Amino acid sequence: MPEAAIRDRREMKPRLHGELLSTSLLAFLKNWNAYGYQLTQRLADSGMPECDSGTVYRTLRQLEKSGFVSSFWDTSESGPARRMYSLTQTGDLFLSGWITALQNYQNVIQKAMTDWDMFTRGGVVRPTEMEEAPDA
Amino acid sequence: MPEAAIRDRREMKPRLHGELLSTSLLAFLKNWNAYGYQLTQRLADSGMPECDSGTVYRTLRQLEKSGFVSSFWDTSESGPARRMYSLTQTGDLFLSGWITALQNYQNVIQKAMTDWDMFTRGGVVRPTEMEEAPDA
DNA sequence: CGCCGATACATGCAAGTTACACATAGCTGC
DNA sequence: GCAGCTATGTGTAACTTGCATGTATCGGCG
Repeated sequence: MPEAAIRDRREMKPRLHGELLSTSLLAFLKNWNAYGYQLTQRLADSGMPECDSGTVYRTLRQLEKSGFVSSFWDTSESGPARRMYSLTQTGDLFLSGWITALQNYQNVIQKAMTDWDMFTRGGVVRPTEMEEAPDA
Repeated sequence: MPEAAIRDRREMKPRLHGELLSTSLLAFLKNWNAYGYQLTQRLADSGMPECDSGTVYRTLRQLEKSGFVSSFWDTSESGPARRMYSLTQTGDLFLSGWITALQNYQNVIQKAMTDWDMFTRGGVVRPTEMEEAPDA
């Protein structure tokens, strides 16, 4: 079953997707106007999970459709034309929302991993105690 | 164009997807054995971005296929049978990897938003200075 | 008993997303 | 001309997801 093997490999390795990728791009554009090729390399250099450049271009177009970034063709430099992107106000708002959500996300994860209880019951019960006494 | 409107709404609101969802589930299972219905509610109660229960069930089956969790039918309690999940060693490892990746992710995002440069050049340049002097 | 609602898991489908390969084009050096 | 880098984009098959719906178990209630 070569199919399963492929999926396993994908699951095995963190990759940069969807909203995580969108947020990255918006963050890079926060104080900086840039074009796709640049952003792709930036991502790669940041130690971020890998990401296909085609996906970056498509994501940028999407973000533009959603109104989070705007772009224009830059022909001022030599070489192929570049599509320069910049963050819009809407994009800035969206970015803030996601940063907050991610911070909350990390809190929950951390809490779940250290002291998972206490938001279902009132008291504090250690995981080890739980395993000794499943339902006392 | 009703199509675009739908996408816009989806993009507007953070939702819990893919690897973010997987990581959440694994984290909840770190010190705790649980079944799908339980995990779904836990997610909802945590202030996490919304998430469909069908997606949770499917994700859990996926995680099992990948070897990150294992499950068995629990018929000890009254009511419909429950599929009890627990974290495997492989899953624990994968979880650690993703936690690290997410921490790195946040660092990069934060850095990008405050002082984005200095990993392309050597010096420190403020974004404002950049806009004044594009390529001095 | 029949019926309802809550619990618990699962799937069908249409819409959307992604990795990989490939296509296009401008410019530089030779 | 042509090889190689820069820069953007697309075709396609595989995959994921939200929503609606389906199945089944159990407890309560008249």
